[in-house]
Amino acid sequence: MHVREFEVKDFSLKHTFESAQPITFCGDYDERTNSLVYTEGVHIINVMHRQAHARGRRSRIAVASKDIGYAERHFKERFRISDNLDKIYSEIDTDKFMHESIAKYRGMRLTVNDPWETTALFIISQFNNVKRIRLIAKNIIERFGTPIRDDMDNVIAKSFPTSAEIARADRADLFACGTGFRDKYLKEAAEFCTYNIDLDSLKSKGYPEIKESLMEISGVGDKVADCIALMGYGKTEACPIDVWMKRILENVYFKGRKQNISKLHEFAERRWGRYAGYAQQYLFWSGRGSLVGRAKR
DNA sequence: ACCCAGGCGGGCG
DNA sequence: CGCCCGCATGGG
Repeated sequence: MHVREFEVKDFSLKHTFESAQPITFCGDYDERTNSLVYTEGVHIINVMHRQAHARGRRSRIAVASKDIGYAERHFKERFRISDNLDKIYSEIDTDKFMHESIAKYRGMRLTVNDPWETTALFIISQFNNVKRIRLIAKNIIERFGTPIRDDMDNVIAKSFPTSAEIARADRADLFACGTGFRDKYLKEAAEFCTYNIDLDSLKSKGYPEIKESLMEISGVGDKVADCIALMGYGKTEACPIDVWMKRILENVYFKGRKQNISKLHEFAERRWGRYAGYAQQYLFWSGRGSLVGRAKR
């Protein structure tokens, strides 16, 4: 196990982990020590965030892993550390509600996750809640995940199963993980992603083409495709509109009047452009907690 | 008990 | 096309 430390600017591990992204469903975060453990293929990556003095925008990250070079590289990519949040904030800070959302969750970043893992998780997310998505994800990792072994050949962790591993699974066993009626979607999506489409090859394509291809997958519609484009492929112009975003946009920008989804997509694109996905993440997470929601969680 | 959750596919008009 | 409905399950 090797450790490496480096400085980051405008980053909050806590807000990023908690904001219902794939890392939220598969990683393990300890609020007391402000640290995170997650797996990536055969790698186990430990992250500790040492918060700087109050209001300091610079802070330190310590990453620990067996392959420390990979871990540092991967951490910076997954948490979009090279994004200049000052610049992004200045482009999306168009109104009071957004301004307050940014102030509340400053340092929250989008994440870039494995495309298949993102696809599977957001198929599971439909008509579901964050807590249960996490429970189901953990069950699937435990039951079908790829074992990670130490030098003594002991299994010390498991990473999210590949599409081939899910494609081989019995639907009944997927159902037993708590997927409910989504078992069929997950199984069909796994088969499609193993035999009929190469998710990794889409990385070189643009947002519209990626979204169109993703929507060929069973269980992937408009909203889930945008989530995958945003959090699986890093297309920050993608703006997923779920029940919360719909309510928030209608309440904050349309005086509570109902709007259809395509209208809301147009609105977000016109207003926030290439960073509509970032705008969405701040509105979703702050609005969910305050505006409409009755402070659940 | 009742309502809702990071929606989607299928069927109908 | 657009709209409406059912859907597993568990927590508030």
